[in-house]
Amino acid sequence: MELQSVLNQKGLRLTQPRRVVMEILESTSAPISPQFIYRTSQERGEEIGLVTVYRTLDLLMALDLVRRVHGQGGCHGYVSASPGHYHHIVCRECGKAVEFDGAQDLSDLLNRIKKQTHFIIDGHLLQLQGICPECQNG
Amino acid sequence: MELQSVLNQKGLRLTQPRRVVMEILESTSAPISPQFIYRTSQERGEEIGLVTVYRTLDLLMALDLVRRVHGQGGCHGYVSASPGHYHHIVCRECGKAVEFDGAQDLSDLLNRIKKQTHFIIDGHLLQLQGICPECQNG
DNA sequence: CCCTTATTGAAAATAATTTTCAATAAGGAT
DNA sequence: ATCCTTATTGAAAATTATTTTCAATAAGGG
Repeated sequence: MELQSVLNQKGLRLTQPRRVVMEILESTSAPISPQFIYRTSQERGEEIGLVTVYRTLDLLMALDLVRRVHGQGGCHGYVSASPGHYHHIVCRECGKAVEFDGAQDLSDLLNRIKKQTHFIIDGHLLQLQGICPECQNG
Repeated sequence: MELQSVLNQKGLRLTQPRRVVMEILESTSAPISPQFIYRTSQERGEEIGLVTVYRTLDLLMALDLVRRVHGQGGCHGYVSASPGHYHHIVCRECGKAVEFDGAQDLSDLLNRIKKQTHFIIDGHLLQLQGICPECQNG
């Protein structure tokens, strides 16, 4: 399993709570909160301590298996993510988040900003909002 | 004054606390927290209630005079913003945030994602991270 | 200068997140 | 399969962030 090997490579253990958090994230297409993960684990009869949810999210983020997503007004939620894919488009109706790849299209912009500001640019946060195909027929 | 007229147009009042919050935001080039604004107001001898700081930030955001910025790990801070400019590049050394305009450069990307995902895209969040010119000589 | 009403701020309620530490469980070694 | 080491968990408490409530205050038009 994906998670198993990533953890082992770092001398970390694949535990029940870590498995459950990852499963819940993967079975949910919208960004979700620690609270939501906690409640879902209860409903599934595999209750995890809320503290552990926080810790596990931190870990999964560090491993690049999960990413934080920012809402328009209220702040972040978490989604599982393919390594290397850094962007999401989020539906403002149902909340579903879909990954997309944006690196190439950004290079013109990045070069321009580099020239204009003389910053060294070493990271970016790009996120789109809109309405997904399903919610358009409603 | 800028703030004065924007407020009056909506039947809102220019109060001492609102002036102070705006001044603090404008005198700080990095994104700052409500707490920071609160403490700074104390230091300046123009103390504002923390609750009022929160309310004023909400208001200034609604008026598009202030914008929320997301850090890499820890979450948001607030910066004053020119109306219509929607992006910032943030220095990861000193925290300074500089505005830039990115709308045109994004249109290719947006069109591509539109075709790929069939989302209607009606908003985006773009933020760059890097090192500012000053911090490069250090 | 008065009056109306938007706005403030103190206190308390609520929610979010982090810290601490003893008990537990993963998984390599035997 | 069982033992042993040590990473990991979870309960409780501490800390921090944010929102709500409501009486007192102050902006600014009349």
